[in-house]
Amino acid sequence: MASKDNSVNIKSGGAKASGAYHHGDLRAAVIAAGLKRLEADDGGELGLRALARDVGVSATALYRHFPDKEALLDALADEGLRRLGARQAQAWLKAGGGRNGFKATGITYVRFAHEEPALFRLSFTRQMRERTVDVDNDGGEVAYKLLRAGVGEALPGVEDPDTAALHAWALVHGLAMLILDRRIEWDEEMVEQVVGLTFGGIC
Amino acid sequence: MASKDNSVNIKSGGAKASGAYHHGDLRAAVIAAGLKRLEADDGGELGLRALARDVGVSATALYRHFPDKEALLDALADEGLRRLGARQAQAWLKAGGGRNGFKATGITYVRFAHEEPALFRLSFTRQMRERTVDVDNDGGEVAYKLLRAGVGEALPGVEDPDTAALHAWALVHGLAMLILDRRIEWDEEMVEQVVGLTFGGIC
DNA sequence: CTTGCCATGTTGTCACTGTAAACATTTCGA
DNA sequence: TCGAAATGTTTACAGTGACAACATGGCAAG
Repeated sequence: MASKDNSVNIKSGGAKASGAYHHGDLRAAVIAAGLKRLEADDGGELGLRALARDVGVSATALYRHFPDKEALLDALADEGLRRLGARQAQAWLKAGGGRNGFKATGITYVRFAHEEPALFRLSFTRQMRERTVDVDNDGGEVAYKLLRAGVGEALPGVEDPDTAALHAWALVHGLAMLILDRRIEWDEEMVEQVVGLTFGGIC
Repeated sequence: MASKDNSVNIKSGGAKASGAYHHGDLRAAVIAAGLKRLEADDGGELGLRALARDVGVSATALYRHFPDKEALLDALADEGLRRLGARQAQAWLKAGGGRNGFKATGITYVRFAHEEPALFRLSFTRQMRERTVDVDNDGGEVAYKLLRAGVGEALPGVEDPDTAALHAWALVHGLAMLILDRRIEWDEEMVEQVVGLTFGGIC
């Protein structure tokens, strides 16, 4: 059986072909529209009706593709994690792996949260309800594997790699969250310093 | 001028004196009821009507004491921060200050998040809008001062205390958040280990 | 004590939300 | 070709935060 493609396919313009009753790929279009709204991040809630209007479809049409609003948000969250993972992988490569790459990975994490606040928050603040997850394609799972592998390669001699990985993750995640909630202000240099303290050194 | 008492005063039973038109101290009662609901943490939203019913008052009565729902949530959030700060101070003292006290402070932070998930999340996830804050009484401000002082006393020889403080805060905050969102499971021993890595050692 | 002001609480209502049910249209396989 | 399945629409309903108009009772001035 063909595994259901869960990733977003931003294909056509989005609006359905002017008067057509059926849309073509509503699910993808809705997710794309949702992401756009999250990028705009007016701070307000993400309502079904507004989303449906963006896509040019009636509100209840969304229920043909998602059991409820939560499921829709889950899909958006998942896409968020996938993007985060992609950017991190990219940063890792660009820095040439190793300790530098690991640090870049961490900084990218925080920067992502700062640049896409609503998406980042949505992605993580979502109470992981049991969705039958295709483990190989789950954004969160991918990101963690990357992290764990990074620890292995960047800090080869560390005594407890799992603890170290958790430490690193918690650090960047906390930094990201504190910035999102405006407990502390975004400051690239500061982030580099704080992250470097753990990711660069041994710890 | 008398500074307005912003803290919660859980005095009487809560329900207004059986048939009395006026309540006595509705504001405090509402906050107390709100905290109770957050402790129960059914996961659902905190609605004005439910809250009003708990206190035995009509929904719109709340608007005599809070400009809008956000303000009410702000008050709850503030109380949450105050409680967190109190517990941390207590832990600090119990551990006799110093490096041990500092570590205890950090663990208490994470434990608090685990024990009062809804309250913790509410307290931090709230977009710090400009409320004219009585700085000396603001929960968050108090907590940060405590942290900053802790770094000073626990790690006297550290090169950049501000960065170290941020590091410590981000670490425990990230740990707390990841646990709340079920990215990682609560595990007292694990927390001690991870926190100890930074708070105990130098870093 | 009386009177009237004003803080506080209530009722009614509005726009908006997620979502369910019934109906319409299109696509696609037998 | 034809009917079933997939997809979209309309209508409706209960619940939400919020506002305006009205009711009540405590309290201070006369």
